[in-house]
Amino acid sequence: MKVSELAQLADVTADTVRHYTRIGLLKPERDPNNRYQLYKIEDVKQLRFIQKARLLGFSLQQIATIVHHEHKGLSPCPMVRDLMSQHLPKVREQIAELQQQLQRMEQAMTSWEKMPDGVAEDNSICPLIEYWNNQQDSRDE
Amino acid sequence: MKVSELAQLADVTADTVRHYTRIGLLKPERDPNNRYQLYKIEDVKQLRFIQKARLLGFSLQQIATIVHHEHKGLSPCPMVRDLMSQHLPKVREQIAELQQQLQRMEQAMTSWEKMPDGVAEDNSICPLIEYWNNQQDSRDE
DNA sequence: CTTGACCTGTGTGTTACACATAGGTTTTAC
DNA sequence: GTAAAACCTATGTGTAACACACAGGTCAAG
Repeated sequence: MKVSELAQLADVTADTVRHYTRIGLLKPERDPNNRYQLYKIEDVKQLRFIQKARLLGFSLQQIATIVHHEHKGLSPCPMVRDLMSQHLPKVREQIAELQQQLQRMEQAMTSWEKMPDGVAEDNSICPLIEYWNNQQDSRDE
Repeated sequence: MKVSELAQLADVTADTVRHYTRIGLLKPERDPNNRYQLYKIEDVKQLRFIQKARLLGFSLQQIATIVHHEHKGLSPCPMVRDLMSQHLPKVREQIAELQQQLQRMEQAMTSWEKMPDGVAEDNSICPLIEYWNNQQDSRDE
């Protein structure tokens, strides 16, 4: 089947299919007539697998490694557990960082309510940003 | 002053200074002898401003726009308020997405505790991922 | 057989830098 | 004074996961 047919079956865009093909996660044949990529039924499964793994936070490169292990007959499962437990704290950290930033933003918005707009008078660029001081962040770094 | 001197004064890497210079956020002179970038004292302030704005979630392009407005004598403040209020919900959404993903990951890890590793038997790639089903996500999409 | 709709592969853009490279400059040792 | 070492520079490229633009090929209708 062709790119967009596969894409439709797995509910992704054709660009996604092309991208995965480019990085080697899908290995279609080539139509000798027109050089189109030709995919098989198994590729639908592979594509769905990729989507599931992505939902679990695996990167495309990690997925490639997992698939590669499997193709060599090795069980990828231990690695999968490992990758996941390594990745979990990073996600927690990302959330924490974003929450800190959200706090900064909300605090700034609140304090700005009392401030007038001001043309940058002399040697300031934007007084809102310039005179906003973040007490939180000076602590933890 | 030279790249790394400016970098040190504003507590960023020299690469960051070069990056900002490349995209036009800093406009140093050129030393006619050796073509080195030469920065002024104001650039320290500009650089610190950028860092503050980044902490508040502004992208470099938005910062460039803000600075540009100011250089034309216009007050960037209304735009700053506007950009911020547009960006706030996006950050909240990012946090929500990450939290959903964290939930998926934790749930998967838990359910995997009872599952054995398994070589991909026949036509499966990694049973852990493959037989993990996400009930949550099928609902909200 | 030609028009138009649709499809294809490939190149490039996105973000905010980090890194590699080749080369220039300055300091130090002698 | 000079040569090696240490340091600095500008620029090109890489990162993640695609989206988009582009020029051209393919296919069905007429």
